[in-house]
Amino acid sequence: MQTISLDGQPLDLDTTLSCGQAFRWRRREDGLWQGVIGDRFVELGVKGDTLSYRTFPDGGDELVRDYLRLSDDVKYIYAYLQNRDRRLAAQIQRFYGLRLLRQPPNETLISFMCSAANNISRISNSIEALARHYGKLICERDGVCYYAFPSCERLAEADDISRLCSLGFRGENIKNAARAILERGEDWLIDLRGQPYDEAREQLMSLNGVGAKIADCVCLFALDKDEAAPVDTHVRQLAQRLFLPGLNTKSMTDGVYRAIVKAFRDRYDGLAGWAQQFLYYEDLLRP
DNA sequence: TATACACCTGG
DNA sequence: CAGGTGTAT
Repeated sequence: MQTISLDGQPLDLDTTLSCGQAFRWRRREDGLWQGVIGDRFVELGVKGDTLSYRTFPDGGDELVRDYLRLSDDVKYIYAYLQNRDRRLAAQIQRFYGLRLLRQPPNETLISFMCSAANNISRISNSIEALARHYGKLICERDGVCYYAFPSCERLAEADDISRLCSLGFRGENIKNAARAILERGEDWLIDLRGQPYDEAREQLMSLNGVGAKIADCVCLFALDKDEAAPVDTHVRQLAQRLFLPGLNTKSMTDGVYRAIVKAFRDRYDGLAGWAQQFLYYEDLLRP
Protein backbone atom coordinates (compact mmCIF):
# COMPACT_ATOMS: atom_id res chain seq x y z
CA MET A 1 0.00 0.00 0.00
CA GLN A 2 1.08 3.54 -0.67
CA THR A 3 0.38 6.28 1.80
CA ILE A 4 -0.45 9.94 1.72
CA SER A 5 -0.62 12.21 4.72
CA LEU A 6 -4.00 13.90 5.02
CA ASP A 7 -2.29 16.87 6.56
CA GLY A 8 -4.93 17.29 9.23
CA GLN A 9 -7.75 17.35 6.70
CA PRO A 10 -10.74 15.18 7.61
CA LEU A 11 -11.56 12.13 5.49
CA ASP A 12 -13.92 9.37 6.56
CA LEU A 13 -14.33 6.67 3.95
CA ASP A 14 -17.31 4.94 5.56
CA THR A 15 -19.58 7.97 5.26
CA THR A 16 -18.06 9.37 2.07
CA LEU A 17 -18.37 6.17 0.07
CA SER A 18 -21.78 5.09 1.36
CA CYS A 19 -23.66 8.39 1.37
CA GLY A 20 -25.30 7.87 -2.01
CA GLN A 21 -23.01 9.94 -4.21
CA ALA A 22 -21.16 6.92 -5.62
CA PHE A 23 -22.51 3.45 -6.21
CA ARG A 24 -19.57 1.16 -6.88
CA TRP A 25 -17.75 0.97 -3.55
CA ARG A 26 -17.81 -2.03 -1.19
CA ARG A 27 -16.48 -2.18 2.32
CA ARG A 28 -14.59 -5.30 3.27
CA GLU A 29 -14.93 -6.83 6.76
CA ASP A 30 -11.61 -5.33 7.81
CA GLY A 31 -12.66 -1.85 6.76
CA LEU A 32 -10.81 -1.72 3.46
CA TRP A 33 -12.84 -0.09 0.69
CA GLN A 34 -12.71 -1.55 -2.82
CA GLY A 35 -13.99 0.08 -5.95
CA VAL A 36 -13.25 1.39 -9.39
CA ILE A 37 -12.11 4.86 -10.37
CA GLY A 38 -11.87 5.42 -14.10
CA ASP A 39 -9.75 2.65 -15.59
CA ARG A 40 -8.37 1.37 -12.29
CA PHE A 41 -9.42 -0.91 -9.48
CA VAL A 42 -8.68 0.85 -6.20
CA GLU A 43 -8.36 -0.10 -2.53
CA LEU A 44 -8.57 2.59 0.12
CA GLY A 45 -8.07 2.76 3.86
CA VAL A 46 -7.68 5.57 6.38
CA LYS A 47 -5.92 5.31 9.71
CA GLY A 48 -5.48 8.45 11.74
CA ASP A 49 -4.05 11.12 9.51
CA THR A 50 -2.93 8.73 6.79
CA LEU A 51 -4.63 7.53 3.65
CA SER A 52 -3.41 4.15 2.38
CA TYR A 53 -4.24 3.12 -1.13
CA ARG A 54 -3.38 0.80 -3.94
CA THR A 55 -4.43 0.93 -7.57
CA PHE A 56 -4.48 -1.85 -10.18
CA PRO A 57 -2.70 -1.34 -12.43
CA ASP A 58 -0.50 0.94 -10.36
CA GLY A 59 0.23 4.51 -11.26
CA GLY A 60 -3.23 5.74 -10.30
CA ASP A 61 -1.94 8.15 -7.68
CA GLU A 62 -3.24 11.29 -9.34
CA LEU A 63 -6.53 9.57 -10.04
CA VAL A 64 -7.03 8.91 -6.32
CA ARG A 65 -6.01 12.40 -5.25
CA ASP A 66 -8.34 13.97 -7.75
CA TYR A 67 -11.30 11.69 -6.99
CA LEU A 68 -11.05 12.26 -3.23
CA ARG A 69 -10.38 15.97 -3.67
CA LEU A 70 -7.34 15.73 -1.48
CA SER A 71 -6.20 19.26 -2.23
CA ASP A 72 -9.45 20.78 -0.98
CA ASP A 73 -9.42 22.66 2.29
CA VAL A 74 -12.20 20.64 3.89
CA LYS A 75 -11.56 22.12 7.33
CA TYR A 76 -12.36 25.49 5.90
CA ILE A 77 -15.53 24.19 4.28
CA TYR A 78 -16.67 22.64 7.56
CA ALA A 79 -15.87 25.79 9.52
CA TYR A 80 -17.83 27.92 7.10
CA LEU A 81 -20.91 25.70 7.33
CA GLN A 82 -20.69 25.26 11.09
CA ASN A 83 -20.83 29.00 11.49
CA ARG A 84 -24.02 29.21 9.49
CA ASP A 85 -26.22 26.75 11.27
CA ARG A 86 -26.32 24.97 14.62
CA ARG A 87 -28.00 21.85 13.35
CA LEU A 88 -25.54 21.50 10.53
CA ALA A 89 -22.68 22.05 12.94
CA ALA A 90 -23.92 19.06 14.90
CA GLN A 91 -24.22 16.91 11.78
CA ILE A 92 -20.70 17.81 10.71
CA GLN A 93 -19.45 16.85 14.13
CA ARG A 94 -21.30 13.56 13.94
CA PHE A 95 -20.22 12.64 10.41
CA TYR A 96 -16.82 14.27 10.56
CA GLY A 97 -14.84 13.40 7.46
CA LEU A 98 -17.78 13.06 5.08
CA ARG A 99 -16.66 14.60 1.81
CA LEU A 100 -17.93 15.21 -1.62
CA LEU A 101 -16.12 13.34 -4.38
CA ARG A 102 -14.99 14.48 -7.80
CA GLN A 103 -16.25 11.70 -10.03
CA PRO A 104 -15.91 11.10 -13.77
CA PRO A 105 -18.73 13.07 -15.45
CA ASN A 106 -20.07 10.52 -17.89
CA GLU A 107 -20.17 7.75 -15.33
CA THR A 108 -21.92 10.09 -12.92
CA LEU A 109 -24.47 11.17 -15.49
CA ILE A 110 -25.34 7.63 -16.58
CA SER A 111 -25.41 6.39 -12.98
CA PHE A 112 -27.87 9.02 -11.86
CA MET A 113 -29.99 8.37 -14.91
CA CYS A 114 -30.37 4.89 -13.45
CA SER A 115 -31.64 6.41 -10.22
CA ALA A 116 -34.94 7.81 -11.54
CA ALA A 117 -37.81 6.30 -9.55
CA ASN A 118 -35.51 3.57 -8.29
CA ASN A 119 -33.89 2.41 -5.08
CA ILE A 120 -30.24 2.23 -4.05
CA SER A 121 -29.70 -1.49 -4.24
CA ARG A 122 -31.27 -1.74 -7.67
CA ILE A 123 -29.27 1.25 -8.88
CA SER A 124 -26.05 -0.42 -7.72
CA ASN A 125 -27.02 -3.69 -9.36
CA SER A 126 -27.76 -1.97 -12.65
CA ILE A 127 -24.48 -0.10 -12.64
CA GLU A 128 -22.49 -3.22 -11.87
CA ALA A 129 -24.33 -4.97 -14.68
CA LEU A 130 -23.50 -2.14 -17.07
CA ALA A 131 -19.83 -2.45 -16.16
CA ARG A 132 -19.85 -6.23 -16.40
CA HIS A 133 -21.59 -6.35 -19.76
CA TYR A 134 -20.13 -3.33 -21.51
CA GLY A 135 -17.04 -2.24 -19.56
CA LYS A 136 -13.42 -3.26 -20.02
CA LEU A 137 -12.03 -5.86 -17.63
CA ILE A 138 -9.49 -4.23 -15.33
CA CYS A 139 -8.30 -7.09 -13.15
CA GLU A 140 -9.32 -9.99 -10.98
CA ARG A 141 -8.81 -9.88 -7.22
CA ASP A 142 -9.74 -12.63 -4.78
CA GLY A 143 -11.84 -14.29 -7.44
CA VAL A 144 -13.79 -11.13 -8.30
CA CYS A 145 -13.54 -9.44 -11.68
CA TYR A 146 -13.53 -5.65 -11.77
CA TYR A 147 -14.66 -3.72 -14.80
CA ALA A 148 -14.34 -0.08 -15.79
CA PHE A 149 -17.51 1.89 -16.30
CA PRO A 150 -18.42 1.50 -19.98
CA SER A 151 -17.53 4.12 -22.56
CA CYS A 152 -20.28 6.05 -24.32
CA GLU A 153 -19.18 4.42 -27.59
CA ARG A 154 -20.00 1.04 -26.11
CA LEU A 155 -23.25 2.15 -24.49
CA ALA A 156 -24.45 3.92 -27.61
CA GLU A 157 -24.46 0.65 -29.52
CA ALA A 158 -25.51 -1.58 -26.64
CA ASP A 159 -28.15 -4.12 -27.46
CA ASP A 160 -30.56 -5.32 -24.84
CA ILE A 161 -29.30 -2.90 -22.24
CA SER A 162 -32.62 -2.71 -20.39
CA ARG A 163 -33.01 -6.42 -19.96
CA LEU A 164 -29.37 -7.24 -19.20
CA CYS A 165 -29.06 -4.47 -16.64
CA SER A 166 -32.62 -4.40 -15.27
CA LEU A 167 -33.01 -0.80 -16.30
CA GLY A 168 -36.62 -0.80 -17.41
CA PHE A 169 -37.68 2.41 -19.12
CA ARG A 170 -34.36 4.02 -18.13
CA GLY A 171 -32.42 1.89 -20.59
CA GLU A 172 -33.50 3.71 -23.71
CA ASN A 173 -32.80 7.11 -22.14
CA ILE A 174 -29.33 6.01 -21.16
CA LYS A 175 -28.53 4.74 -24.59
CA ASN A 176 -29.75 7.97 -26.12
CA ALA A 177 -27.75 10.02 -23.64
CA ALA A 178 -24.60 8.08 -24.56
CA ARG A 179 -25.27 8.87 -28.22
CA ALA A 180 -25.91 12.53 -27.46
CA ILE A 181 -22.67 12.78 -25.51
CA LEU A 182 -20.78 11.37 -28.49
CA GLU A 183 -22.51 13.74 -30.87
CA ARG A 184 -21.61 16.75 -28.80
CA GLY A 185 -17.99 15.78 -28.88
CA GLU A 186 -15.28 14.29 -26.71
CA ASP A 187 -14.89 17.23 -24.35
CA TRP A 188 -18.43 18.54 -24.09
CA LEU A 189 -19.20 16.99 -20.69
CA ILE A 190 -15.81 17.45 -19.06
CA ASP A 191 -15.66 21.05 -20.22
CA LEU A 192 -18.77 21.83 -18.19
CA ARG A 193 -16.40 21.84 -15.21
CA GLY A 194 -15.16 25.16 -16.48
CA GLN A 195 -18.62 26.60 -17.08
CA PRO A 196 -20.78 28.43 -14.55
CA TYR A 197 -23.28 26.29 -12.65
CA ASP A 198 -26.39 27.59 -14.44
CA GLU A 199 -24.86 26.97 -17.84
CA ALA A 200 -23.70 23.44 -16.96
CA ARG A 201 -27.10 22.62 -15.52
CA GLU A 202 -28.96 23.87 -18.55
CA GLN A 203 -26.75 21.90 -20.91
CA LEU A 204 -27.25 18.72 -18.95
CA MET A 205 -31.01 19.22 -18.88
CA SER A 206 -31.09 19.43 -22.64
CA LEU A 207 -30.54 15.66 -22.65
CA ASN A 208 -33.62 13.53 -22.77
CA GLY A 209 -34.28 11.88 -19.44
CA VAL A 210 -32.25 14.44 -17.50
CA GLY A 211 -34.26 16.80 -15.34
CA ALA A 212 -33.34 19.18 -12.55
CA LYS A 213 -32.49 16.53 -9.97
CA ILE A 214 -30.15 14.47 -12.12
CA ALA A 215 -28.51 17.58 -13.58
CA ASP A 216 -27.82 18.85 -10.07
CA CYS A 217 -26.36 15.49 -9.02
CA VAL A 218 -23.93 15.59 -11.93
CA CYS A 219 -23.07 19.23 -11.22
CA LEU A 220 -22.33 18.48 -7.57
CA PHE A 221 -20.68 15.06 -7.75
CA ALA A 222 -18.71 15.45 -10.96
CA LEU A 223 -18.55 19.03 -12.21
CA ASP A 224 -17.12 21.01 -9.29
CA LYS A 225 -20.37 22.85 -8.58
CA ASP A 226 -20.39 22.82 -4.79
CA GLU A 227 -23.32 25.21 -4.84
CA ALA A 228 -25.63 22.65 -6.48
CA ALA A 229 -28.19 21.10 -4.14
CA PRO A 230 -30.01 18.14 -5.71
CA VAL A 231 -33.51 17.84 -4.30
CA ASP A 232 -34.88 14.33 -4.30
CA THR A 233 -37.95 13.27 -2.41
CA HIS A 234 -35.95 12.75 0.83
CA VAL A 235 -34.32 16.14 0.64
CA ARG A 236 -37.70 17.65 -0.09
CA GLN A 237 -39.13 16.14 3.06
CA LEU A 238 -36.28 17.17 5.30
CA ALA A 239 -36.21 20.65 3.81
CA GLN A 240 -39.92 21.01 4.48
CA ARG A 241 -39.37 19.85 8.03
CA LEU A 242 -36.34 22.03 8.75
CA PHE A 243 -36.57 25.13 6.58
CA LEU A 244 -40.01 25.47 5.06
CA PRO A 245 -42.63 24.33 7.56
CA GLY A 246 -45.18 26.40 5.68
CA LEU A 247 -44.63 24.50 2.45
CA ASN A 248 -47.40 21.97 2.42
CA THR A 249 -46.94 19.60 -0.47
CA LYS A 250 -46.33 15.96 -1.12
CA SER A 251 -45.30 16.34 -4.72
CA MET A 252 -42.29 17.83 -6.39
CA THR A 253 -43.28 20.51 -8.85
CA ASP A 254 -40.78 22.86 -10.45
CA GLY A 255 -41.88 25.52 -8.01
CA VAL A 256 -41.28 23.32 -4.99
CA TYR A 257 -37.90 22.30 -6.35
CA ARG A 258 -36.85 25.91 -6.81
CA ALA A 259 -38.11 26.94 -3.40
CA ILE A 260 -36.03 24.27 -1.73
CA VAL A 261 -32.93 25.05 -3.76
CA LYS A 262 -33.37 28.68 -2.74
CA ALA A 263 -33.65 27.72 0.92
CA PHE A 264 -30.33 25.89 0.65
CA ARG A 265 -28.66 28.66 -1.27
CA ASP A 266 -29.87 31.34 1.15
CA ARG A 267 -28.40 29.45 4.06
CA TYR A 268 -25.26 27.93 2.66
CA ASP A 269 -24.33 29.92 -0.45
CA GLY A 270 -21.66 28.35 -2.58
CA LEU A 271 -21.45 25.30 -0.32
CA ALA A 272 -25.12 24.35 -0.45
CA GLY A 273 -24.20 20.97 -1.88
CA TRP A 274 -22.04 20.06 1.11
CA ALA A 275 -24.82 21.06 3.48
CA GLN A 276 -27.32 19.03 1.49
CA GLN A 277 -25.08 15.97 1.72
CA PHE A 278 -24.76 16.15 5.51
CA LEU A 279 -28.47 16.61 6.02
CA TYR A 280 -29.23 13.91 3.53
CA TYR A 281 -26.87 11.42 5.15
CA GLU A 282 -28.54 11.90 8.51
CA ASP A 283 -31.86 11.22 6.84
CA LEU A 284 -30.47 8.11 5.15
CA LEU A 285 -29.74 6.55 8.55
CA ARG A 286 -33.14 7.42 9.92
CA PRO A 287 -35.23 4.23 10.25
C1' DT B 1 -47.71 27.63 -13.84
C1' DA B 2 -49.73 23.38 -11.54
C1' DT B 3 -51.35 18.42 -11.18
C1' DA B 4 -51.88 13.57 -13.04
C1' DC B 5 -50.06 9.73 -15.15
C1' DA B 6 -47.18 6.42 -17.74
C1' DC B 7 -42.79 4.54 -17.96
C1' DC B 8 -40.09 -0.96 -16.16
C1' DT B 9 -39.34 -3.96 -12.45
C1' DG B 10 -39.16 -6.07 -8.07
C1' DG B 11 -39.26 -5.92 -2.81
C1' DC C 1 -44.81 2.52 -4.14
C1' DA C 2 -39.47 3.70 -5.21
C1' DG C 3 -33.32 8.73 -4.43
C1' DG C 4 -37.61 11.32 -11.71
C1' DT C 5 -38.84 12.86 -16.27
C1' DG C 6 -41.74 13.92 -20.24
C1' DT C 7 -46.13 14.85 -21.76
C1' DA C 8 -50.92 15.79 -21.78
C1' DT C 9 -54.37 18.23 -19.60
